[in-house]
Amino acid sequence: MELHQLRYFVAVAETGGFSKAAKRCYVAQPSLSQQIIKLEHELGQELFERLSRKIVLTEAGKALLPRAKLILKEAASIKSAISEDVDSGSGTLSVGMIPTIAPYLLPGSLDRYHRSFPISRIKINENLTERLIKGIINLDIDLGIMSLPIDDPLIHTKALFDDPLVLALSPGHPLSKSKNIRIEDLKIVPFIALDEGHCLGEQVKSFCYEKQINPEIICRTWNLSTIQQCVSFGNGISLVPKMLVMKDASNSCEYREIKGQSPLRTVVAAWHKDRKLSKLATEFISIVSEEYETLAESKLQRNQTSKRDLRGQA
Amino acid sequence: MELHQLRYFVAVAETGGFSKAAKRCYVAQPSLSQQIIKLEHELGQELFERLSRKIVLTEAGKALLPRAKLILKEAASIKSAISEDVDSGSGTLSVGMIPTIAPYLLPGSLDRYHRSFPISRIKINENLTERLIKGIINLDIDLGIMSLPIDDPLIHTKALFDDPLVLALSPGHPLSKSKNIRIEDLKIVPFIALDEGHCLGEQVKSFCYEKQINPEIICRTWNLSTIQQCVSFGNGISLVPKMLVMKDASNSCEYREIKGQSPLRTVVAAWHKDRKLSKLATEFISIVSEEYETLAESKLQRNQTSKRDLRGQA
DNA sequence: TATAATCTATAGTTTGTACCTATAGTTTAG
DNA sequence: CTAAACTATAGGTACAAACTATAGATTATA
Repeated sequence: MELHQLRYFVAVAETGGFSKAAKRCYVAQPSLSQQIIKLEHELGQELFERLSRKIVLTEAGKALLPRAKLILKEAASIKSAISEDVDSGSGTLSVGMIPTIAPYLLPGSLDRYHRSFPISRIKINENLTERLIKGIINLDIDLGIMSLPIDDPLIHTKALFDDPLVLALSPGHPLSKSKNIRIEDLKIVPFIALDEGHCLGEQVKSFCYEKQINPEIICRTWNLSTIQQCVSFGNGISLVPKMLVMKDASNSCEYREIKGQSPLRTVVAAWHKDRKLSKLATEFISIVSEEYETLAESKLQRNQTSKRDLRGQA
Repeated sequence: MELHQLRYFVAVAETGGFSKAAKRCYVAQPSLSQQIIKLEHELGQELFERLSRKIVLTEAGKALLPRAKLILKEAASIKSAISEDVDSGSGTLSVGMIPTIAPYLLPGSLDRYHRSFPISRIKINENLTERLIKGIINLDIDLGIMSLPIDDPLIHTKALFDDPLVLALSPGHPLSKSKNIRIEDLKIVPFIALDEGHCLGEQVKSFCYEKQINPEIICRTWNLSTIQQCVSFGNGISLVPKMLVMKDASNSCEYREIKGQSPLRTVVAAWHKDRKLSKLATEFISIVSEEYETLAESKLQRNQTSKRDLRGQA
């Protein structure tokens, strides 16, 4: 059975004649007749009673008509339906994100995403870079949000933004009094570091190595929020991503940029080199970038507000 | 778009490869590849991401898959579904019946019919022979139940049974005393006749003409039950079909067969000569015949019962 | 009543396209 | 580094759906 046979059948049923149906289908009448006969043979049923001048559906024909129409309608609507599905983004997106980004960008990004694509489903996989790369390669993850360096030849990346690393200190820390903090100042103070399983820990380590700093590491943790708390209690200083600062409304730490050669981590989108990014994936990339921008701006506003507050109190 | 393209698409999606899909579909791999490409062109969308060793559905492919499966399922079930529909008789049967048969056979026949084909719909058209024939010719009526003669060359008929015409008299009528009533006895008594618009009226008239009887017609009506009432009040006698007698439980009239050359009307099924009777139509014909038989038997039993009753009273 | 018009079915031919084989070009596995 | 596995391309074949022409039958019209 083929669709054109069903098309011919419906045309005959609706026009009440083989010749008229043939005209409607833009084929010669004998062609159409043969296809109908073929269909009848396949179904083992006569579909029409051929009376003189008039064609009447048999019982089998009557039974076929609505089904044939249904199938043809389904088939006809497929193209537009697919386009709609693709445009409306009703698909599923599988995203991987490293733990030193997710807490700061994921909540806002998910919110934006669901507003833009309410029909879509999104699957989040928060994991270390190494695991994300494996996931991308074996096709479990469509899109990774992580930070450079990524040197796997199977992975394509696109830089989204540079996130500076800033110094975190407790409000009463000696260094907080100096106007300009330089790299050399880090040499002497106790340091709280992220575990090197995290790429961020690795990045900080290599940054220090480059600058020939060898800080005394008094604490090594798996969690940035743990670092933040340790710092706030005056146990030491650390380098944390600026996106953490943006999200931190507590003021329990002071954050200072390092003059001159501020360390950066480059946040990228990563995907399998052979795969084309889906529309959803592309949109999610934009959303993450926007979310970072928004965070930066809102932090700026908060700072200005708190300065006004201080003036008011003075 | 054609069904085999959808079949190939589903096969690739389910097997995860063109080669495997080709094996499953019993075609060579290049053939299948080409059909997929053709489908992709028609839909204006890539359906698969061709990665090395692995085939992944694109968004468009994901959107197509359930729809394609639906269509294929529908198509695959068509043949059996039609057979089931035809066998179960879910169609519609349009029946025409003349007014001198319908009151006696229709109720019971409808009851049997609905028990046999509960899904089916039946349309009844009670009308004079002339109108029924027109209906059959212009295909409004599938099957007519009427009585001979029918001489239209477009109509085929099949005799179902012969229904005798019996004499109806009031219980106290003089003729009711004679053991054997002969045709000649009708010459002298007042007669109540059906209008000649009814074929039955026509048949009685021509019967009388044949036998060279010219009864005095004191009443001409359109309705057999009117005749029956007139007779029961002693206004005259009439010839009525035996099926009326079978249905009449009132005993308000006496019915007597005429010795010798009892008039008959032949009840037939009638249909368009070029049409094949549907299963439903064939079944309905059987049902009408059965109904007539059943009526005859039940009348017989009623008679025996009433004789017993009479004996009991005596 | 004869003729023209209309319809479907059949016969024979042409064309299109789905199919095949062979093979190139990749990628993965051993 | 070779062998195996996979998909895409090229070129040829074959089947099937299309066409034209016409027969056969019915209906409408002169």
